[in-house]
Parts: sequence; C-alpha cells; structure tokens
Amino acid sequence: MKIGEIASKTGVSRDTVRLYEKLGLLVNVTRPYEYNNYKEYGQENVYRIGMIKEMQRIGLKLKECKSVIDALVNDEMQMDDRKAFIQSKIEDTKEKIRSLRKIQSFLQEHLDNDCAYNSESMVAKLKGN
Amino acid sequence: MKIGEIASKTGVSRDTVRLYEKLGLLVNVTRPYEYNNYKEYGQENVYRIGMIKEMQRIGLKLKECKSVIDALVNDEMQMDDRKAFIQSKIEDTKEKIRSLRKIQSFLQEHLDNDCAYNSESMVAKLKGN
DNA sequence: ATAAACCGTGGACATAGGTCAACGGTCAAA
DNA sequence: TTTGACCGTTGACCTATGTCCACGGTTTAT
Repeated sequence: MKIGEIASKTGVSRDTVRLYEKLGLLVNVTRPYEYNNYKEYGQENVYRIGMIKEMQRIGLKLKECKSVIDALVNDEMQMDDRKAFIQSKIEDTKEKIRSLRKIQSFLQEHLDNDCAYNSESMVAKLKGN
Repeated sequence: MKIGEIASKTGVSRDTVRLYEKLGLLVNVTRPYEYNNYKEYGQENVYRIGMIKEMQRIGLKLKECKSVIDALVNDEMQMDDRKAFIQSKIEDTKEKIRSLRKIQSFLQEHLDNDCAYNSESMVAKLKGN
C-alpha cells in the first residue's frame, strides 16, 4: 500500500509515516514501480505503527519503541540477549504499573477524602514503598 | 531554601527548577532578602517536584502534571469540578495500567514462546480487548 | 580581602516528535 | 486532455523539555 493508505489506516499523518521510516521504525519499504518512485509499505508496517502508537501512549519514547520492536524481531541478536532484553522490558513495565497504581490509589484517596490537600503525604504515597 | 538546595534535594538542575517555576508548576516562590534578590523555595515545592518526576516517569507531560496538581490544590475550582476532574484522571490511569498489562503479558508470551515473531498477533493483543 | 561558590537574568542551543509549505512529478476520472 | 488527488524531497517551522553560557552581583570560607 502507498503512503496515503497506510497513513489513513493507522491514523497518523503521511509526514509521520515518513518520519518513522527515517528513524528506522519501519521495514521493507520498497519502490516497486517502474514509472514513478512511489514507495510501498506492507501490512507489517501497519502493525508496527499500531504498536508504536500504543507504546507511545503510555509514555515510551520512539527510541524505546524501536528497541523493543527490534528485540522482538531482530534475528541478528543472540537469542539469550533478546530474552534478557525482553525480560528487562517486562521489569520496566511492571515498575510503571506500580507507579501508576500508586498514583491511582493516591487520587482515589484524595477523592474519598473530599480533596483535603496535603502535599507531603502525597509524595510519600507516590514515592513510597 | 534557595535554588541550589532544592535542586540537589530533588535531583533536578537549577535550570529545571527555574523552568518549572516559569511554567507555573511551583508555588510561593518569594524574594525575602533585603540585600540580594535570591529566591526562596519552600518544602512544598520539594514535594511538587517529587510528584512531577514521578508523573513524568510514567509518561505525563508537564502540562498534565500541572493540571493534576492544580486540581488537587486549586481552591477556586468548584468542588464538584475538582472531583470530576480527579475522577477522570483516575480513569486515565486505569486505562494506562490496562495498556501496560497488555504489553507486559504480550512480552511475556513472546518470551515463553521462544521469541517467535508474529506482528499481527502482537497488535491484536496490544489493542485487543 | 580575596577566591570559590552561589545567585538571577537573558539568550542561545539541543533533542524529540511532529507539522507544513513549495516544488515538480504522476495517476485517475471526467 | 485537463483537473484534482496523490506522491517524494527538501527545508523551514513548531512545541515540549531541558541544558549551557556569559554577565554581573552576593555570600562564604579562608
């Protein structure tokens, strides 16, 4: 599919598709036509952009997205390294979930408490174990 | 405390403290000295910077941090509005946790599956219900 | 009293992640 | 065949979040 189609399928702009391509987040972008130099983006890249959007939404940088996708896919990486890397990403994810839970329960308590404000206890709860 | 102290207490740079101040993320910054114009940052702001760092780490923009803190604190907001706002932040947080959980279990399955790559199923799992 | 460490201000610079406009080429429908 | 929608490239521009530097003033330790 051409850039317009992948852009509308994924909900990002054409410029964003080009940016991702330049940053190495997409794969197998070809120019299969004789009479023009239009590019072709495969379904694979639709999935990639979907993953990127999902990961971005929860705070991953594009570089992190790239490293995760690469680790999932990269056949040149040693299997052991790939597994270790993915395991470390799992740990990162767990850690983020813990942080979010703290924020959530903190907000909930604040609400339950009729929004009484106490910034010290806030941070204690947010950072706290 | 002066800027150097709050910076080292919170682990951000002096420039960052000044930036946050300019963006309205800090409160009650005064200039209480007669012979210089050094500023004073209270303990309150140590907590604020702590909260900001925690929220930033999980992907919130400074503007979001500000709106959350403001809703927690702002006495000019109607109580009902504050509660509604905080409730909506709780929902956002839950949603992010859901996404992270999907990513986590997805990574885990990938690992358990000896890193067999299938991008279609990836996105299905990430976006999927 | 002098050097080192601190402070505020202003402005330049950096990186990430995009967006937009202009140019010229191509394709498709009327 | 012409018109409108698409394409690629380039380069400027934008916001967010910082960092760094130079200047001149202040405080502190020696």
